[in-house]
Amino acid sequence: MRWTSLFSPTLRDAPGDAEAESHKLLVRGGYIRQLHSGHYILLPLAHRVRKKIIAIIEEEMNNIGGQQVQMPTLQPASSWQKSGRWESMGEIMFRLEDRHGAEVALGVTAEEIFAIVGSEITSYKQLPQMWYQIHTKYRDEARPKSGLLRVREFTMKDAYSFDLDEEGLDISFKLQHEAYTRIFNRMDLEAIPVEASSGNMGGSDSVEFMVRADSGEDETVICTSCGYGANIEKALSYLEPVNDEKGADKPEKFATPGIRTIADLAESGHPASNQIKTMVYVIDGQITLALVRGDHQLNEQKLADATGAVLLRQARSEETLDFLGAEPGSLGAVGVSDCPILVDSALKGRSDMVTGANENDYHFSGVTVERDIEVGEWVDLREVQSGDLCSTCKEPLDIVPTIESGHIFKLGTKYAETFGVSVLDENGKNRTVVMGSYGIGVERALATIVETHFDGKGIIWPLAVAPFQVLITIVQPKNEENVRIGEEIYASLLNLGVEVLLDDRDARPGVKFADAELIGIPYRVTVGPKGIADGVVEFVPRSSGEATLVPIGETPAHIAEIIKSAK
RNA sequence: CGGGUAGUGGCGCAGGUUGGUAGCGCGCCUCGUUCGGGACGAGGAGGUCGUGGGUUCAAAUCCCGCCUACCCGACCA
Repeated sequence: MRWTSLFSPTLRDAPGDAEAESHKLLVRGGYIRQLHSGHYILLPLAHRVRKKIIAIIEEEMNNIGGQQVQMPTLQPASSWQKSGRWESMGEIMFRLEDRHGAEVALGVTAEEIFAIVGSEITSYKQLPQMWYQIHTKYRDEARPKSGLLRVREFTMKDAYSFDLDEEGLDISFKLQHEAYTRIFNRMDLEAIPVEASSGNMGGSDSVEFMVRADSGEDETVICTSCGYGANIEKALSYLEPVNDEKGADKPEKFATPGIRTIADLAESGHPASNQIKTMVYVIDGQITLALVRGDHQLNEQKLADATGAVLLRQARSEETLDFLGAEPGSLGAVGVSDCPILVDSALKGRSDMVTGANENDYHFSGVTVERDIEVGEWVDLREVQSGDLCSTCKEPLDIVPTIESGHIFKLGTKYAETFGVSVLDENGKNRTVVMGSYGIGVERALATIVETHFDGKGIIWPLAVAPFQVLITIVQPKNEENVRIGEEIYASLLNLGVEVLLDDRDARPGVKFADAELIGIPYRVTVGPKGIADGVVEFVPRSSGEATLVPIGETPAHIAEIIKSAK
């Protein structure tokens, strides 16, 4: 490819509203342009990177027995209604009507559709099956942001496994896990596999592949000592045991005029760790109390997971007043029996605690949790705080921002049951198939690579995904000899199968060097009069910026060798 | 969805309070001089000032509505 025929409009300044590095650099480098919020045009350079990423994913999927298919993007409401996700997907789903008034949706994910086809599997002899597609997904995100990192239309590799039983699923899951590790390695992304919440996907287990980046939106808890890692929506930490006084025989009401916060109550002599924080939620229409220790934070995803909630929100102040008879700041669960009460495990065995009395300006002291509160269920609701100790090795935990680059789920039989995916086993018995689903966002991976591979001058692509492997810069485009040598090396490299871009523009060297560094091609060959006088060209890896001199005649073979050995 | 900011040529911005010829840098085109780290000179092209309405002799500027985008939060597979 010659730069003079490449459309790559580079910019000196990033758009004023871009924040994320990948967003700035991809726009500046002429890789992407925004059409509207959450929808991006991929220009030729980005399209080449996207194809490289897809090729890597396809190879690794095929290696573990994946069969590529293609599902429709426009899907009937009926399939989503059957699984209940027509409702639970909420506003994330783009919905429309066809000319007959039939409701359809743009594909958000495809468990339902794959399960529908999966129902044609009839015998255990056909199992296991692993199917995948690389296709466009549509999600009406509340807030698209950060360039390609969070968009409303993107390419996803989604794979689905079908197995006879849990053991089979474990194997499929492990194969995918290993394939993901290889995929991210090949893209030079340090993806940490962590325990994750399954959200509304359902199923037993899920693992997210997280890449550390400042622009990451997910908080991941990691232990640098023992390697523990979990999404904060799932993470656990060690909790120092507490020895409480036995306290009073029954809760004692006392006046706390004007005191509405944990902190205020703590000032008046009741440490936050001896308080019970009562939070009121409306979960699928049901008022529910969630209790955590006063100095702990509740994680809403944990609450959602514990309750299987589809719609979860904090109760409005008037709902709380109506139901408990007091306003936030004076709430408690003592004596409450007409709603579910979920209690964080950290409150187990605690006594002599303080909590709201459901009467404005009054609290109870001497509360023994198990005696005085009708605990519906003990669950983990507490959010890990920075500095908490690892429950495995007791070393301090870190909480780091990460980008979710992949997510794999053990779905179990949730979709298989609904859609009747079952086979006859060797005894002629009907068995529901066990499914898994596995996703990677392609453009997010692209942006994530940029987030982790850049310097002050621009992008530094890993060789495996770079739009071109080599860039030849002709320093003096008006010098015949300079052009001739550049062209010769270009032609030879093409012959050797190297992906090479020839900067044949009639521009000053400074401009060409700056653009070369901005777009981030891994290797540059600088062909200019200085070197030619000595019979050499300069070979410059983008990552180090350090030039080595290579005799002109040996250049193509030299480069081809470096690229071959770098693979 | 709540809070905030902003829409002026391809990109970055000024102008707006005090209404009166729409400006600057970069980029783009032509010519010349340059040519190993974003050159210089001369001459050019390119703008319904997001949009609809209102006030006014006159609106980029003042008033009202709407749209769009971004940032923070909520939310999110």
